[in-house]
Amino acid sequence: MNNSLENYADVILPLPLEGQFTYLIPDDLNGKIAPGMRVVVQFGVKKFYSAIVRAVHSRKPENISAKLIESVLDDKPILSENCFLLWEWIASYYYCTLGEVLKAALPSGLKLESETRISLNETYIKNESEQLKPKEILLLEIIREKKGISVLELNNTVLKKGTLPILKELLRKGVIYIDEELRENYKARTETIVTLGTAIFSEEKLLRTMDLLLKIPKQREMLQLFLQENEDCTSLKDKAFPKKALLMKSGASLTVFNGLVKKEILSVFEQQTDRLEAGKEASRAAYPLYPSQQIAFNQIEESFTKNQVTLLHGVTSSGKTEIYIKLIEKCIKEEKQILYLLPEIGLTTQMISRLLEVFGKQVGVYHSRFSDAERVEIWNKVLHFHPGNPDQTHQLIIGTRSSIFLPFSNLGLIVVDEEHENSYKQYDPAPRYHARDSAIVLATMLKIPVLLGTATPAVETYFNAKSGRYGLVELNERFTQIELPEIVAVDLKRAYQRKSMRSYLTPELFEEITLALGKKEQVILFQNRRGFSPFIECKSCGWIPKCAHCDVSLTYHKNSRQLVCHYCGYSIYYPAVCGACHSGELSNKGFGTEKIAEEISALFPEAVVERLDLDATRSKKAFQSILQRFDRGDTDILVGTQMITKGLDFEHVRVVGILNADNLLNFPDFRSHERSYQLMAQVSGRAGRRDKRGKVIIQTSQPDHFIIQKVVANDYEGMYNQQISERKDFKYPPFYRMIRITLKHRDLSELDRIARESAEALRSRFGSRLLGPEYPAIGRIKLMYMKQMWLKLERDLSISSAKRQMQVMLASVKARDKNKMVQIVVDVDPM
DNA sequence: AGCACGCCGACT
DNA sequence: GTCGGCGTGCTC
Repeated sequence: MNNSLENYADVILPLPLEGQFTYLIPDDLNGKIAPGMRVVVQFGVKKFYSAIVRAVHSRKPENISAKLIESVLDDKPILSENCFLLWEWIASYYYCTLGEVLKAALPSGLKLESETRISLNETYIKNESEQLKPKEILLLEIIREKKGISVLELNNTVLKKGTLPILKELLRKGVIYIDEELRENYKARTETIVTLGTAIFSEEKLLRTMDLLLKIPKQREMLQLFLQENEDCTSLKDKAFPKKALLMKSGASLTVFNGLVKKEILSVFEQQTDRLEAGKEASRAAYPLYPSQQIAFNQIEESFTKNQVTLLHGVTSSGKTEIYIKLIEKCIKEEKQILYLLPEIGLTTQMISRLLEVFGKQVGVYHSRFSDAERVEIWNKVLHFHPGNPDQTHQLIIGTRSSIFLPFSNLGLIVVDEEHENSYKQYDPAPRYHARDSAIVLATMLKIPVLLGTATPAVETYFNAKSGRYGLVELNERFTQIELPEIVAVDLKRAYQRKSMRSYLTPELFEEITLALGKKEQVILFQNRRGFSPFIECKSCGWIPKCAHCDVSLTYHKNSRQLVCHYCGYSIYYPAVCGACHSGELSNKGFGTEKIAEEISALFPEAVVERLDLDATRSKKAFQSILQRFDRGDTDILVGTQMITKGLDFEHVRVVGILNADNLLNFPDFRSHERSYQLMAQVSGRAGRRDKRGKVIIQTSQPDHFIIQKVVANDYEGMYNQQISERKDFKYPPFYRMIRITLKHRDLSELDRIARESAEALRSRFGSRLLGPEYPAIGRIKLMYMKQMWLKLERDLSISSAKRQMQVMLASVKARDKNKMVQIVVDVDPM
């Protein structure tokens, strides 16, 4: 063994902690550890993590004694230096720790953590060539006995050290699998379900427990909520509720919940959700390009030689996908990898199936909804890809934003489809990164081209294209000569004054729907609100039920007879009488998709009406089947939220109705007009495919509004020119960079004080570049009051030094004794 | 982020 | 007295 002097390793831990930690490499691992490998380390008294080695060196850390590395999990790095460069860029640009980037970057199968739960794979088939070693069998027996045991527990019970490498072997052989609690904002494979503890399966014991909890009000409250959620379930034993929802609804902390579990009043188990399959043979060749497509293709190729980034601005139905396919085909021939980014995979299955048709097994789909095993498999395929490799599967990766972190070794092209979509920006857990912008940074590091494609570019992107920073290719022709739909704005106010409204439909829209139904053609109705009505109000005293944890009114969901908070999930039953004056009658105000679907059914009793929104598509299957029924023509009218805009192509849609454009336009945000345009233009793009010209009716009380006019005229340029001059006048992106600082606190007056304090500090350095602090439109969410500030920094200002100063100031505010309880969230380039 | 440590109020 | 609730500080 080569005995290297480099016996220290700096590692990145999957934690939101600043900096790296140095561990001592034990003699038997000397020379076997390199940057990019995973090692198991102990951190703190009892926690074990798999960390990523960033560097190996011989510098003894000062003032601290380094712990020993427990073991190595890889014999080759699973990350390249390029990956680290991207991680470091994201951490510094988006103001977060490397550990947070690590968590976003690695699929959970590669993140063995000590709280990770291990389960036996019941479907494992014994393989003669792969005999299990005695230690592996020993471990397996324990796992078989204690289902869902955690890595930490395993570590402490039996073999002490050396458990993790054995687990890793068992994992590789497929004998066990990892059951990680879901940390993503998306539905993952498993869900934690809460039931009553076995000790209180009788009514009498339950009552006694309630009495015991009298002194612990928060725990009692949570138990009551749990019981209330299960009212219609008669057997105590069968009462069950998802843990996440319980925590959200109660607004209480995990500590409260854990208290109940510890006392065995509640117990938890993991429930499997759904799975998906992929990887069929290719079934068709790429279609030849139409002349207009061929011209665009040539222009793109030309642009790639001169520009890092190229924007393909093509109207809906201009055949962008076939151009992508040709570009991808070329890259595949050159034996390079391709990354194809999509905003939301669940919502664009049609796009995936088109790429699967042409590229078959060369496609890998990478998405947080797919199983661990599959994601790890794609990770490894991407890692081990090299030219001449006989295994050509997964050369083309289709993925959502997190696929920018895959360890590409020979990437040749990145396509960002629907680049204007704001779901490319991650918001909830840090890193708050933008996948499009990060992909451009990655491409710059790798010196490869990026193609951005959309019918409605983001203003920032179009500005970059117009000013020559990006190449620009325009495709203005719909490829089968389908006419663009006729778009009409209809005055809602006038229709109301004339009392000519039929439910929520103006006479114009009503007539179009009647005509379409007569010809067995389909209708899409768009409304930006789900639920039945956005709020209810007492007719005599004006009382409006509000969420107990957030500063919003509760939305009425008729289906469940409940009033629901769309921010935290809190819900109550529809009150019988007014909660304030106890006499008034309650009336439903406003309308959401649920109410529209109901009223439309009444207006057109012969039509089949379906709803496509978050409530109707709780399960993945529901989403698919609603779309299938609409595609087959079983459904006549589809009522939906934004969901219906996402790249769905339907053949027979004759009419698209936007029921109320005002909700979109009146949003208090500098991007709201741009977003409204994009949304309405995208919804309109659903109308009229093939041989029929579609019709789009926009109902609004401001038919002369500039944005409405631009949508009607299908004038993206006009919208852009007006927006860009506004952005310039009011110092918004792309002329200025924005950083949003959100302060959160349980106590309102404390929040105000701290906000004042930090604004003062920041203003001393940034002057008028700092805006706020102000209360956001919704001043309180999940019991936390919020206040926001914005930094607007000139493009040419050194952003890194500005950010460093901001960081120092915020840290010193938080460091003050009285300010410990404030949460500070920094969002760079907020959406 | 977790988790130990330490402080405080309510009980056998 | 001490048990469990919750605020502070440290983790290579």
